[in-house]
Amino acid sequence: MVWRCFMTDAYNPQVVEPKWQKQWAETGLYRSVVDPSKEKYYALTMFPYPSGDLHMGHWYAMVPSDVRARWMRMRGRNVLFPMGFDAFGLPAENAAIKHNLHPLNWTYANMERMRGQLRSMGTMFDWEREIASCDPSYYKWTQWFFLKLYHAGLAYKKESPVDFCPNCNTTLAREQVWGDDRVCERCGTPVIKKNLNQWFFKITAYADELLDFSKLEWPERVKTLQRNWIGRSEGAEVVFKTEIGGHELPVFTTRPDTLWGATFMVMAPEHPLVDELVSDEQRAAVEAYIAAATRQTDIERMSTEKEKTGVFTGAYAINPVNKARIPIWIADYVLMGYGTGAIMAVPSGDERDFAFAKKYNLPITVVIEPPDWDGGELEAAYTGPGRMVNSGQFDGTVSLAKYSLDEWTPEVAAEYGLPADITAENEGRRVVTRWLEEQGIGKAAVTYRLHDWLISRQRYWGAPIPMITCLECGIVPVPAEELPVTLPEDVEFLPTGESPLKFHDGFRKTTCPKCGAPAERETDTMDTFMCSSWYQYAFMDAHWKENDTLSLDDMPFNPDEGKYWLPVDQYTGGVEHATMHLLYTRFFTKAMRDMGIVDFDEPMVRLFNQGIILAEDGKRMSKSRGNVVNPDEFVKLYGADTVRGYLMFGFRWEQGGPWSSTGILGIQRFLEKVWDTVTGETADVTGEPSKKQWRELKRKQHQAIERVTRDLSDFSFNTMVAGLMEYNNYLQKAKTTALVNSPDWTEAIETLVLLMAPGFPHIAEEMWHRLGHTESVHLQTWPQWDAELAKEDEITIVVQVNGKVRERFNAPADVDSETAIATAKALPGVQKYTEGKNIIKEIYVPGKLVNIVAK
RNA sequence: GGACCGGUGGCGGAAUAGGCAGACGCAGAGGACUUAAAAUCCUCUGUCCGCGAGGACGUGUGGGUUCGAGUCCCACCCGGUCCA
Repeated sequence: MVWRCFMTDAYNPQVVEPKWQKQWAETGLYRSVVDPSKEKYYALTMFPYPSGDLHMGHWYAMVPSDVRARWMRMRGRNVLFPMGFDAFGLPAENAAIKHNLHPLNWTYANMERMRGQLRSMGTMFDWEREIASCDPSYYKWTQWFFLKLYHAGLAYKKESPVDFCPNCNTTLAREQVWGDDRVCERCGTPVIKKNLNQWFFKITAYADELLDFSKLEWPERVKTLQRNWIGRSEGAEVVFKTEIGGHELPVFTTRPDTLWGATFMVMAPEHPLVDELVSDEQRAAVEAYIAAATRQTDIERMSTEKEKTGVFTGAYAINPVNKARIPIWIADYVLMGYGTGAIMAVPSGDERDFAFAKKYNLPITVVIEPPDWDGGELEAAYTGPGRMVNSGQFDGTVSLAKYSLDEWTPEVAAEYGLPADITAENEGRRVVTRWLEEQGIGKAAVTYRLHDWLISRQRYWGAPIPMITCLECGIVPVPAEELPVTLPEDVEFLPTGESPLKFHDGFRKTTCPKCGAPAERETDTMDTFMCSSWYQYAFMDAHWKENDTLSLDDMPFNPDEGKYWLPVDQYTGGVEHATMHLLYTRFFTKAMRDMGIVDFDEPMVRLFNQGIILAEDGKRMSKSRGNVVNPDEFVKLYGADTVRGYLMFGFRWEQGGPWSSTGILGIQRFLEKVWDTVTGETADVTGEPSKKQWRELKRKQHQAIERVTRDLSDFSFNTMVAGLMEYNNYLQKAKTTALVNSPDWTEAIETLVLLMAPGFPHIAEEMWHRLGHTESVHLQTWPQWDAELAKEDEITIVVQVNGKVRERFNAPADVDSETAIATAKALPGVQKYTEGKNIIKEIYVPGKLVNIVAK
């Protein structure tokens, strides 16, 4: 290894890579400038949190995105591929507390370090457009968006029980609470419920539109995740009244057809009417029950394993459809934060209600006839479709229950022995809903699982919420002209994690913008997902109105750039953001559209999710496991192109997989061989290549172009590299023949370099120049393939007898069916198996195989 | 419990639209070069039987459709993700 360094013509990435990175930066090769004569392409990869070091996961996410961006550029598109930092957030503050460092210094030092690492990857980021969300010139716009949403009626403050992480000392959005045990997304601590006065964004106003994915080319998986998250359910709202006092108890049900089976009601323990409704005899029991229930978490209360408990209030309600007098119970499995905090219980049609009714001996009335029902008592709740019974004038009506009309195929109908011709006109749920509306006791209603987005965070390192509370005027927005509301730097961090803003008089104390009286600033900051909801717009111009005074009528990004580049054509990132960032940024764009800021509906047209790169042991990389693979180390050893190559070659991009420190050696060898093909000595061969050799050279060259192009357009980076390897393996052999004397040899070699350019930008650039070119390889046009030249002249046809391969023969590519079959049948290996048998079928698959079926 | 995704050699992974399973690599074995080693190059490398030609088996398991199934259908097992 050592002696090779003295040879000037050896492949030496440690020299080549920094050289070109410097040159590219100096010549502004990757500056993206608006050019109306060219078709634009906005490629974006999720910007990183500046945690300190660029890890392998960042490389894995960014390299293939860069390869695609480079490829699009060679195909003639004007490409924008920017980079920045999602720079607000908790780790900075935690580091500050731990090491007595200011989050600002910690963050900026990390960004400096990561900027260098990002450059070492050889990506084509346009650094002139770099943004950092913690910079006042950025977050003044984040605050401006808050004001815009507030003035549009999409931001409101409300006191409600919210999820709170006691470790991070802050509230969390519903989306940031993970898993069965409801833990904090960041630190894994179980969250608790707290009643707090908090800011929300009305994302639910766009719930229905967010369910419309028709303008998106996104993975099915992400769309399904968002669909489930939004959780639209159709049904009816029905108003029950209490027997005494006539209090209205609205309930939501997806099964209005089962109303006649509602034999009791259940209210959440926190329901405001409980105190009034409860009878004197039951009061003691109810109060004891409520006290016990409030000590439990939501997850304990909702758990399906846990036995349902409840207590009778002593009060009754009237079922509006049949005037039945039904008892009102309190049970902890009904949550106040969900729907109306009260439900109608139909034990015959709901498993939980059934268990509850059995336990407390409440009546069970069958209202949907199960298949083969003998009219007796049910063993379990029946939740399937069937005919309505015990339901007055609706008896005999078919309810599809969980099935939609689309799902109700004749096969499904037959399975239940029910008619197939069920329509919106005669289906139980719909018929009953219409009747409820006519009677004025209910109406069609839709509910969503999606909650409004809680954005208040009780932490320092975030964009301050630009709001002021005045004793006289109440909540008053900071005027846009006064933005940004700057984070004070002279703060002291408390070991408790409590926000120092709360104790910073200079920040907190202000005057009311309306009346001038002394007032207080909001000391909460915004969820960092707020910063990332609009960052794709910030890249239009990183210095947009940097020093200007803002007004509410401003454009939040440079409109000349935006008109050209927006929206994002190709977005890439991890699927873990499906129900957070990706939902929020869609909401932002729709709100921006309705404010007249943009004229499109979706922020990112296409999305691709890469997988996760695991440690060598197949487990997730983590510091505590000590299995972290550091990309810098491998860049130092083999160069960035080799690391890029292995990340492309070793895995299916959407799947990811375990890193291999020996696997990467294959890429190192490959690059050395390519280097030899292109820059090495050619063999001393005389004479002209044969026609056949020449034809093969052309064929391999055009097949390589076709394959690499197809794989790049399919995001199939691993097979793209395999294709390059195959082409290079062929060229290595061809290099020992007279082909090197042909003028077409140079073209074949240059094609290899051009095909290498997106994936291996440094080595390709160096080889391109060594071939005598002076312009960058990255400014060249992507090669085209000629289908005629790529075509095989002769093909191998496989011959099967009864589906087993017995022979094979070569034939011209355009051989006709009769000839192929006749040739096949004459082969000795075929005759051996067909002799004395009747040939009952002969199949020829053009260009592939012949199958003789003999008995 | 439901929904979705996945299960292919010792390993990572290939396999348009149902047509030669294992491309391309890693690791391993043997050989060439070398005083020697490394590097490089060449050959072999799914399993089993056979000296061999060759044959049988083989894509999580069991069925099915088909001339033909890794690919389509049904049931099940395992792993992952999301929702309860």
